[in-house]
Amino acid sequence: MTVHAIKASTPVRRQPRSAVTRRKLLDAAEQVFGECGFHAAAISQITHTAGMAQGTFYVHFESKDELFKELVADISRRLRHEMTRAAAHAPDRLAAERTGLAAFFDYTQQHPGLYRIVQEAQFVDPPSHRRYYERLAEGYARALGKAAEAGAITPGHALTRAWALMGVGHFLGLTHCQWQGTVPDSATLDAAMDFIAHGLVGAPPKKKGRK
Amino acid sequence: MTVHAIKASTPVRRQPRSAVTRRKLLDAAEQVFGECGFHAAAISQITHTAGMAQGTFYVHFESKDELFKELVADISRRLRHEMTRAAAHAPDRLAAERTGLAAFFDYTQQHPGLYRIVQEAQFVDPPSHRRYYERLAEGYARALGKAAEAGAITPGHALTRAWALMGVGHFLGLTHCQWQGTVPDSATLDAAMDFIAHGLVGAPPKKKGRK
Amino acid sequence: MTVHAIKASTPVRRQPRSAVTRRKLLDAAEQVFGECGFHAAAISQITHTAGMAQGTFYVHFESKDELFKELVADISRRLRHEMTRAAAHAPDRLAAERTGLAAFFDYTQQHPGLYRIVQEAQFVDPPSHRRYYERLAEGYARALGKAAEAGAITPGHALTRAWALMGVGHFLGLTHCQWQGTVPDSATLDAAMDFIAHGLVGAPPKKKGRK
Amino acid sequence: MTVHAIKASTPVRRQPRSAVTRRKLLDAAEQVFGECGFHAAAISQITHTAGMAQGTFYVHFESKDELFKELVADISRRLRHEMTRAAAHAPDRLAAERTGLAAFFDYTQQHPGLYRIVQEAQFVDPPSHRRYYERLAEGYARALGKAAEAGAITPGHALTRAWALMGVGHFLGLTHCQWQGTVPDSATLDAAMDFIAHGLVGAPPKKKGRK
DNA sequence: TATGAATGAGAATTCATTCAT
DNA sequence: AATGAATGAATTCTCATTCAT
Repeated sequence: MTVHAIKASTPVRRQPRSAVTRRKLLDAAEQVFGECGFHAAAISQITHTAGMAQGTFYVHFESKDELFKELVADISRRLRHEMTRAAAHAPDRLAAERTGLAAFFDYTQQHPGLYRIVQEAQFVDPPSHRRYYERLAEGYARALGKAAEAGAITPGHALTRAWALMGVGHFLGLTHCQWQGTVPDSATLDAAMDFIAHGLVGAPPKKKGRK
Repeated sequence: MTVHAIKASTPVRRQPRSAVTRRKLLDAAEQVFGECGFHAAAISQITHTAGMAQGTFYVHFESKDELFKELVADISRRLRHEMTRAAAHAPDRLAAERTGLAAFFDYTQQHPGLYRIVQEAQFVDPPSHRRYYERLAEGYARALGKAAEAGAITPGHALTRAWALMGVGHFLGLTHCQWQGTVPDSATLDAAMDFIAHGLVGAPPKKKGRK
Repeated sequence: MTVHAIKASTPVRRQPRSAVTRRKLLDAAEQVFGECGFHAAAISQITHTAGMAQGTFYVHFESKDELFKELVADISRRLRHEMTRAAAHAPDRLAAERTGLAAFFDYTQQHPGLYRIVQEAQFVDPPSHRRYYERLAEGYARALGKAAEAGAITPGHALTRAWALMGVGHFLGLTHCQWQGTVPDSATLDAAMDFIAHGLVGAPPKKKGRK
Repeated sequence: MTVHAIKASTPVRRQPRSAVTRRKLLDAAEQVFGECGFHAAAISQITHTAGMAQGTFYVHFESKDELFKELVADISRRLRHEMTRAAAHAPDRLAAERTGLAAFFDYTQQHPGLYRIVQEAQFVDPPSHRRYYERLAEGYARALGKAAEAGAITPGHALTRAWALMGVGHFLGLTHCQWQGTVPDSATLDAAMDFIAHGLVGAPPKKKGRK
């Protein structure tokens, strides 16, 4: 066997050095922004957490703002992946909704920092914030559309429903995960699901042709 | 015939001068915080807008944070008043919901700054933010409880429903009023009300005894 | 005598406090810029020299650049005043030239920092530099024009001559005051004046009508 | 028939590779320093312009200052060569002066960056700046001395005259080439030459024995 | 109460230079 | 020789807050 073979079989540093450092910074930022918030977090704190000199930061990111922006995109990707995975094997739409909601709460509960970062994006970089939610909403709307077609749920304006669903999840997450630090108990989850399924009234209007 | 006598006999300015200045600062803060956000807003900008010297600020408020806190409380009071007034004469709960929602959208639309301030409170002074929403939720829950008792809506966990409702309103406000700068059109409002009334499925489960 | 009388006779602080601080900063800047040059000079050094805190600087000047700009204008005013005063009582134009030149050398010699500042303005704020020299040139040209009219000197393009004269002074100042640290000796001054008076050739062209 | 043999028989690249890279850096520096000035120019900008990595710079130059110093020497050499060449075939001293002046203006006009670099040397590396001008002055003084001996011009302190001449050229170059971006027109050149030839007065003093 | 000058503790950012590969 | 990531010192500028008048 030759030297080449050895090299080939040794996957040392498939990642370029630069990418490693970048990742370290992103992770440190996640932690520090999550704990202190964007404004209170200092670059020096982030680089310190990442275990490198301050100047190194600017080798990899243009500015504090750019870092934040990339971080939000990163988190967005991860959360959607998580929720999709969780809802993948649900038997029907409603069950999927419940699982997805639970997954969202788990995530929020386990990564309060990330949640905070996304919320703060509203003020630090509104486009990031918007993009984050619009992506999420698109996914929801798609799933709702399919479910309606399949007759699993009543027909209705998919996008509005998507936003409404996200609103329900958002505030439940806020009050429970953020304020009380606990995942909503199953009674609350039941109540929420009941609201999602049947609304305040339940019975659909008498006449068939609903808008 | 002293100076005091003259002053005493002149009931002009029932407000102490102090209160006037304070109000001016609160108004200026509303404007500046609303436009620039908490961190970007400088005290000097606020006092300038209020037409006074920087130092005067600290005669009336302890700190930038305290000002912000008071401002949130102020806004909270005003918004609840507005929504209560709007929903006062609705014939039934659902109509009230619709009117309240519309009032919220109008308000959000007309005072984007105030909306922003409330959102930012999440990071600047979480207790203010929480208090703001909890007050709102209490009002909702109370109304929902009464409506359920009266048989106007199905029974259900009032507080969870309240948060869910607020969530629906919140995200619709965000996407329409904040992002698009317009009040949701009536089709959207219909769709939202439909969701609120009947959920995704509509028909309540067969068995009577729902939790 | 009343309190008013006392006040009137006590000219305490005719200058507003602000103006005093500003002046201190200008003086400190003159010294520090002169010694270290614009780039090497730190604001902290200037405020330290002026005996105040760093932040105070920004109460009075918008930026390091603005300070520099104002300083150049200040120096410009002072130098012109000095040269005018020096040349005021000269019997004729040539004598005035000699006196003015000598005054310029003295000034340069005594304020090497100021000279340096003006030169550096070329790079820090070109408009300031240009303004400085154009003002000087205008004064020269005016005087030359008058002298020509009076027949004290031959007629000629006043502005070009003005620049030429300034060039002579400039380089003599550079080589002697800046490089050798001494005012040009009288032999050199004689030689320079001879050049200024008669040029390299001396005899004017035969034909009367020179341009 | 080895690789070495091929290389040996190929006299391409008489320049060591090192010299080529060095030249590239010098050229890039000329451009970048000329455009941005010494302080605003970053090494990274220079290496980028030269098409190489930042680290490579320090293989060839000790520091930013050293590079600048070498650049000034380089420019000095080139300018003197240019002026000498231009003045070489002039019939007499005055004509040579005029041609030299015109050549200087052309050069300044065509290489405003180089002119700027030389001027800035005053602050970045005074010795370079001094050397640059002293070399120029020596050349001038030598020519003037010869001309005086030959009776082409009146006798006079050659070095002082040299500086005076350079001063005239310098300011005319500044006002026209730098500020207006044009070579002085021929009327201005005539006026300048008139001043150089006859000064302000023209008639030499009565008594023969001038210094 | 009102003023506005003064303060000084940061913060982000830049960049010449070093160094392991 | 060439590379480009890493370094960290240094600097300008901001701004909430204090204080003498």
